[in-house]
Amino acid sequence: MADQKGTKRSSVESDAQGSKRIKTDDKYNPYLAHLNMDGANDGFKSPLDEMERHTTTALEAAKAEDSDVNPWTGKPHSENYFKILKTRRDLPVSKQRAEFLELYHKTQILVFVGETGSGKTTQIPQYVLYDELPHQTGKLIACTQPRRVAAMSVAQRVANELDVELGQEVGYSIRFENRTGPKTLLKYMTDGQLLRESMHDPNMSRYSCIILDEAHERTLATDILMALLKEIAQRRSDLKIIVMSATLDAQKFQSYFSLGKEDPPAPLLAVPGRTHPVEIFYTPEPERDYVEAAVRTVLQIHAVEPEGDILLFLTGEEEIEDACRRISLEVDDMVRESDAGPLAIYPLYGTLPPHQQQKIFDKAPEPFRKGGRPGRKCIVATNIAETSLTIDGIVYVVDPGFSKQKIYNPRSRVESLLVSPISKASAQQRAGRAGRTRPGKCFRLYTEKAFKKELIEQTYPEILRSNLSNTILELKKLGVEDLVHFDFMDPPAPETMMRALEELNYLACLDDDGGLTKLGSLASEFPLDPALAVMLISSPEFYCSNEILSITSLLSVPQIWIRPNNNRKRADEMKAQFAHPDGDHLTLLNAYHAYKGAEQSGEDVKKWCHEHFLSYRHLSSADNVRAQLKRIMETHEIELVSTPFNNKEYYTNIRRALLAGFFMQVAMKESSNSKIYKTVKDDQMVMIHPSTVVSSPYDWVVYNEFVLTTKQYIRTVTNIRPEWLLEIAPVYYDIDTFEKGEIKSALTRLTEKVKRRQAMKGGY
DNA sequence: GAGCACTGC
Repeated sequence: MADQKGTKRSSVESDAQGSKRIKTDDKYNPYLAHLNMDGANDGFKSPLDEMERHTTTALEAAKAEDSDVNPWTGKPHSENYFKILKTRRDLPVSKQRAEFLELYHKTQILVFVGETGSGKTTQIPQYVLYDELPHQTGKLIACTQPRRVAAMSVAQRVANELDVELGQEVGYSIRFENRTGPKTLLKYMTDGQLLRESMHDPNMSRYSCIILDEAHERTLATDILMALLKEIAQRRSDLKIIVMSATLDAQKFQSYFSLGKEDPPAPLLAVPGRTHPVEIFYTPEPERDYVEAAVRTVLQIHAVEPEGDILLFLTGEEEIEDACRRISLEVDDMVRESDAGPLAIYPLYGTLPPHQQQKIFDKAPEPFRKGGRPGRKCIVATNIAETSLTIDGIVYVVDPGFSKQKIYNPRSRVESLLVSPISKASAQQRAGRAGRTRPGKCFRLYTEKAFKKELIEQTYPEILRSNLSNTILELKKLGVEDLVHFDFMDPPAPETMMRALEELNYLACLDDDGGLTKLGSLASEFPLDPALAVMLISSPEFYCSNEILSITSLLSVPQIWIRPNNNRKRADEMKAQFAHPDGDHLTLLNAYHAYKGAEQSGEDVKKWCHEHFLSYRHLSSADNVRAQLKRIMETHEIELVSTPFNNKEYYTNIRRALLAGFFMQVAMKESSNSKIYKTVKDDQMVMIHPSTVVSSPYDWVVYNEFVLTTKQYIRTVTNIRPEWLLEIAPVYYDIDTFEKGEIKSALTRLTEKVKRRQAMKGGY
């Protein structure tokens, strides 16, 4: 029996002395090689066999690529392969392959800058593949992406380019889906996924090269990964790191990845993009009403500019729907009065169901009559069109200069969305959307002076705008002891860190010295916010872990309730069917149980959801989350139990269990005849969100989130009894820690009452 | 009596 491709099925590892030894993996036992053959070309000599790791030249690699037989599989290359190869060689990045390899051989950490259209995301990992020769070492190449769709689609593309089956030599790994296998050499994945993996493999020992793509987006996960990789690089000289980014921030990345303070910055390689020029226009004066100005601009473009589609950026659903209505009305007039061409208008935002999002890819409408004025489409979008979705054919971009951004106030511990001016980098990204297919124009609805003087260079990285309790827990799990000196590219505000540490301490995930507790370690295993994880872990003590598991899943997905503007009353009636008088958490659970019931009785669940004004998409995604969380619970032997449904404690137990995680999110009614509540300890005045089902006026409620809009609301609330607080979270509800006020007096009265009752019962 | 920028585990 032929040992397939010689050493290909074994792995070479460098040991401490640097000498090489051959290790045979059980899976690739040569005696079982026939099981792995799948039509491979026996006796085939791969051009890779003659190549030595970390010495590959562009010429050698190209030669291997040109071979009739696929060097990675031993199968003949398809016709299509050579067709794609030709287009790959035309990409801007291809001209710099030699330069890239030389630099790659010389350095451990490399910053790579490439504009859109340079081909970096698909090509660089393949250049690395031909140099790392992962089949020799058994170590993979990883390339991270901020978004799942990108990880999936790029992996598919690269699998095609390498003429292999997706999931074999090239695969991807995202939450809920791992399409990689024992043969996988190159793996695309989300940044969050790599971060999760690293929690069980702090040296990232499975990889020989890690490529962080789209690093300029500065997602929370990418920022943490950069800091971790910087540390790991010092322990593991065999690990190579490539940080890929758009141009603007290159220097910042270079100096961050310089190894010591005295060391030179990490080397940089820049590749031009392939886009068309975009002409920028500013308004001479600032605009007072940017929606109005945007609508006018779109109409103006439609009236006078040559053929080409329009993309307008606005901040949110309401604004977008409003603008679409206004444009549509005005265009009708234009068509009637001045013989304008047809204009198809599409709204685009994240919460739009996928089939409606798809519509933006429809062709622009045909002229009304042959030879008439051309038709075009106009897409009115949120930031989703800035990075996540690319629409070809856009020639005109209208940019009012605003977007909704998450901000975090550590003092009040509230995350909220605020309409804010965008950064210069965002403005450039938006303008670039006009030049994907041919030269375009971008109309900025602000002055050139405002662009130069008022816009910040970069949007603040997410790490500076978020609650970090989750992140801090992850870092503790990763063994980072000293968070103060942890080398963040942009260190978060000390107060944000303090708040996170404090919250984790109250949740008993960290002890008083900041050390990770057993509970904290367990909580970090769950892809959940710490409060949710602690609630879930504690739930067996309340005999309702099945139910809390469902509620946790439902709280981890977007709202399942659908309330169309033209059918609110009917939607509210349907929701009332699921309403539980004790609160919204229980109502969610009722809806979920009804959904599972419908599913089990063999109904058409999509139809059932539609009739009940429930989101099928979000309910089934809650089901997915539930399955994942359940697996984690089983792994760690957290019991799945329920109180019998006919037991009168069924709902009480659930309400009590909520407090095990959310005892810090409790509010008390200010006075008996009021709608105003006050949050415990923070003393913030809040109102219960009008979407609630609770009708009877409770004195004490637990809430899932704090929403800051026109007023301060608490959303998803459930009635609780204050005695439970003293019992379930005695440390937090130690009366001495409360400021003088109504809540303190209420708790004091309560404590005395409880003591009296215990004295009577206990008899001392 | 109101809303949900966008991602990710």
